[in-house]
Amino acid sequence: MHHQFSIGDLAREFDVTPRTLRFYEEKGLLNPAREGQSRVYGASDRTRLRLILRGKRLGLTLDESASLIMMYDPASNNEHQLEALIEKIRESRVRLEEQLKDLQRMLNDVSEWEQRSMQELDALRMQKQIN
Amino acid sequence: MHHQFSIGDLAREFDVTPRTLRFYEEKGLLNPAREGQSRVYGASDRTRLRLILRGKRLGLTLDESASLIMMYDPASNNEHQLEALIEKIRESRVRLEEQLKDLQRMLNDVSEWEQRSMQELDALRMQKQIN
DNA sequence: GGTGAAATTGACGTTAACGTAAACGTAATT
DNA sequence: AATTACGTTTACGTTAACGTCAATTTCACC
Repeated sequence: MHHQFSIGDLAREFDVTPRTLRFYEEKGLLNPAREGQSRVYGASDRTRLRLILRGKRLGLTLDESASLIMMYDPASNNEHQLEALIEKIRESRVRLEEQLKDLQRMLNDVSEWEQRSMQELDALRMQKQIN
Repeated sequence: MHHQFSIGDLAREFDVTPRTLRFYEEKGLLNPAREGQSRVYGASDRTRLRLILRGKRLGLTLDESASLIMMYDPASNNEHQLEALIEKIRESRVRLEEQLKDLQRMLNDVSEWEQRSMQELDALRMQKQIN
């Protein structure tokens, strides 16, 4: 099976352009292997990309996504670093929970508008039938 | 009571700069009254601003927020417009629901990371006690 | 051995959403 | 009357996240 991907493969799968993937690499978010000149992406790159794009949809900047992704690595060992890490994670969680509330409020509003609009539409159609 | 606000009032309350409010006005998202030269914001401007900022936090562009805000007005009367409106609302809802899923996934991940990090930290501290 | 598809590296262009600085007006305070 | 605080317009600057060439290479295929 394919745990190897060309830049075009990945671009198509996630509906981004190759340029985007190269850009993410410049920023240190991805680092695919090379086969001659060409980039070769593995499963881990694919996972990272998925996380990046998820982050984007949630309004994170690439840098924010980057630092969140670092957390996957068990690279950081020392105590002080770990504490800082936990603090960052907590901040993220707080932000996300706030966002969740916003989202629920907005979904409420939107549902109300939808119903109201549909009722108005019904009313309009009724009138037409009467006339 | 105060259903009148200066630009500074509103800026402080929502933690944005006056420049931001003027910018939103340029884009047609707000249109405060004038008292001489100065802008005077009312309750409706305040509501709009709250919606705009909520939209921002959810990753909407200002233009998207703008078109969502238009939906508050019962200005659009005709049948065709209403249908288009409902369609837009549905799209928004779908997007928001997708986002909700993303958000829940991310909150899950983040919680897991947090726990893992704290366990590692505990482990480190245990070792220290032993040594 | 040409031809087309997909890759590469520069390098400059673009858009959204403000920031920032200049130059000025107004109103209250000292 | 001068300072301070807050407001105004105009206009150029900035950052993030890519888009868009251009010029070149690589490789499978006819």
